[in-house]
Amino acid sequence: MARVAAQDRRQQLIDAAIRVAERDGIAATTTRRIATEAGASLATVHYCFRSKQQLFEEVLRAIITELSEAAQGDIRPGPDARTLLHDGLRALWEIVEKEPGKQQLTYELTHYALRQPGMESFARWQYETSYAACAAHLEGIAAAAGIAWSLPMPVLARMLMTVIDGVVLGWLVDRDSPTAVAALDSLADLFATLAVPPA
Amino acid sequence: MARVAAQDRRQQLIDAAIRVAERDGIAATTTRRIATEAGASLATVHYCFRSKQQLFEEVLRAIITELSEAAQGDIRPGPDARTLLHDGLRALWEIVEKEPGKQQLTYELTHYALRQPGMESFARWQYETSYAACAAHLEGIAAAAGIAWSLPMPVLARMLMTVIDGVVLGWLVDRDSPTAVAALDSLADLFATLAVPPA
DNA sequence: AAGCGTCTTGGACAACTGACTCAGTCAGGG
DNA sequence: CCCTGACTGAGTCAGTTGTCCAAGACGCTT
Repeated sequence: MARVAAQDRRQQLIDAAIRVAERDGIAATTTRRIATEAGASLATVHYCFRSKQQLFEEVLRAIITELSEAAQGDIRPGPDARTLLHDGLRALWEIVEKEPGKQQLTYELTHYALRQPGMESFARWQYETSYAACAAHLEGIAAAAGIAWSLPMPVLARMLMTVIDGVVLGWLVDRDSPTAVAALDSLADLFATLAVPPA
Repeated sequence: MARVAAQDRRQQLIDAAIRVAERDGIAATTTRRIATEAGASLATVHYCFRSKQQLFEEVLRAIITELSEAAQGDIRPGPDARTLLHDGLRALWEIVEKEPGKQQLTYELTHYALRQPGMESFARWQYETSYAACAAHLEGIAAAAGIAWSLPMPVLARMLMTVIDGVVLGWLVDRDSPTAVAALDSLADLFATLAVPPA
């Protein structure tokens, strides 16, 4: 094992943990597997992190940060809110279909965090971050299309997140892309009816 | 321990397993805890079930069956599709808020089944059952309100399930009932616009 | 009442995996 | 050349699972 700064080794272990969790699920993400995946010894894991809990917290942080960055789709000026909504969701959908393991992992992490005493805040943070991203996206659309939304932003953001979560979850189970995309498109259509002329 | 027919004892163990899983999560649902919860000995578990896997399969079957039965809300004749949709979702929401543990468990079970080799079919079955229940409900509404739906039923059913899943999942994380209900109501409103006069 | 299946149990076993510890080794910068 | 930080082998200890057993308890039939 090459000698590496502890900070770098930590990052390697976090990356390895994410790979294992994506592939095998969080339940199967043990310190041993993480160590093997990273090509390090088990003891190294405990040298770099005080506990598995701490490692997992870093993993969660990394994934949530990565996700919220990936969701920062640029909004190209478009004809109307409906088109912008469709484009945004389609772009998101491409990412989802490309990395099903990562999506599955985010849900698993949510439930894991909800169950783990002292980690509930991570689940909440995950969703707050997501809602914020949805809100930003919707405000970007309003600005680009010159419209206003006919519902309060917190409710709107939750509705959008709801739609995304629901469609992704359903698709993860049966992988029925045509129906999932059809549902997504129709929901986007419905959503677009909430766009109104600015006050 | 009172003497009980093996068949009844099996049911008791399944019920106990569900209680433990609701309370502590599936990951923490061990054979020993199940036995304790049921007030039976560990040996009884293995007397009644060939393996933990078999017990879990029965648990899944029981929960999915129970859920689909709970979803069979009766549709009272109402003025319009919008009202019927709202009533149905509100009724569902009452159940959700009353038994958050059960909801959390269903999601965990989905992901558990998706990860467990040879149990993916349970996850698919779970969602097929749910979609069927959604479709039945929507058709009931159409009949009761004398309307038709402007989208194919498979897509519609998935959209409804999407909305339910998404709202419940979001609520499980932050328990923000007002916003969740607001989102649910608005989504029901949107959904209602898909009701059209019959052909 | 005796007999005989059907349940029930405590206790044990081996095999495994989990997180975590620690004394000690090694490499490279000063 | 030595010291600090990186690394590790070899453990500890606890938990879970599947399996088995010998023994006992219960209730139904004859």
